[in-house]
Amino acid sequence: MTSTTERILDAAESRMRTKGYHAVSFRDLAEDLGIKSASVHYHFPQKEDLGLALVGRYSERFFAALNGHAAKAKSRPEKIKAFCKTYEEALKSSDKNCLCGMLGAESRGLPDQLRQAVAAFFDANIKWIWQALPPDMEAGQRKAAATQIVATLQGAMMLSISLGSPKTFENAAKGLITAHT
Amino acid sequence: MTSTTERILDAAESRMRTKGYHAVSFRDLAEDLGIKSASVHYHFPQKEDLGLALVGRYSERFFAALNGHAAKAKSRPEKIKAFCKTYEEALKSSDKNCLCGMLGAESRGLPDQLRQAVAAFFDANIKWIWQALPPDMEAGQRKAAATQIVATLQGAMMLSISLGSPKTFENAAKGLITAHT
DNA sequence: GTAAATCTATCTACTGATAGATAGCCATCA
DNA sequence: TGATGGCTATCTATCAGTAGATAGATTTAC
Repeated sequence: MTSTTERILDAAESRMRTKGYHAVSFRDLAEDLGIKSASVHYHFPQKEDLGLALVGRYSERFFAALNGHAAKAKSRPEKIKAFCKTYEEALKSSDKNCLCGMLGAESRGLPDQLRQAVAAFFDANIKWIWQALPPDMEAGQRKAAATQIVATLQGAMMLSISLGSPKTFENAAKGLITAHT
Repeated sequence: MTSTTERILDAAESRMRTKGYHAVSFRDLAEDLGIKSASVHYHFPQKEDLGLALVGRYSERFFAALNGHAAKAKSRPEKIKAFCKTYEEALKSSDKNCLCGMLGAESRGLPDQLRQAVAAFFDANIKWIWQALPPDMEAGQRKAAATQIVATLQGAMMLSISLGSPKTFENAAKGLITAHT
């Protein structure tokens, strides 16, 4: 049995990954659960509280999945493949954009703490893939390569959703794997 | 002297590229111009009309700038460079995300015609860069490479805005140029 | 004087948020 | 045992503010 808090987060994640932060209301979520909007406020007093909980949960889940995939990956290309696979699963299991990709686009219109939490997700992404790149790489190039990988996957998710085509993600991502082989 | 219609589009573009479609209201735009919201409705009866005009104008301007940059570009790397430069200018001249990158993320929450207009922008982007790639490239690989370039630049803009760092865009984009040299 | 543009005033619907009542549960204590 | 009191979670009702949109009067420009 899942708690109401959890069910609110599920509904909010689904809606926000589809339409964005501002297009989701407490009443929407309440209706999804068959409760009243005041009850949603009981669990998350402010909308920002909900957003922060959402990003926290999403981030945890993402890195848990990522480290799961990477556990068996010994070689560098396999780690990059694990990274791409985590993104692909996030997209395909739900047919929705990355939560942080969505909130990152809306970034400037978000409450401060939420914006920072989203930025932290991206920093952690870049750091993870940076660590998987060859340590003997020139420093600037290594940082750039890590940034490029994250940018490509985020852009691929957005494009894929906008064009309504899962193939778009695959096309955009496949070059990342062959490039680092 | 710029027309009111033009000034409304300017204000709307600035706001939508910053906060997204749903976070911009007719009253916001009216205040920016020192007029009343009913007057904005005179020029754009429905919000979707405004969105469509915005994407149309943005798209025209983007491809005009792109073809301008590409005019002198004879070699393939130079065309790719021109493509990246157009994106970079869109970001840096305004410190804002790509209008279609923003709307593409919110895609599922947009009126039908607007969503299609945004998708058309991306299709045209992919087609443009596809034409700049070597014709003797394997078909699937060529399409994939074109998609990857657009995805990377779109992701780079979003990341750059979210992290508040112009360097992020440069890092993500520089690999595209060296890869196709 | 006509046409384009802007205004005032207003509508209904929805927003995030709050106050205060109510119901169920569970531990403590007489 | 069973009544008491507190805690959690939900409810009803409501608030002020804002959303997109419209009708109709008024102003401005040619």
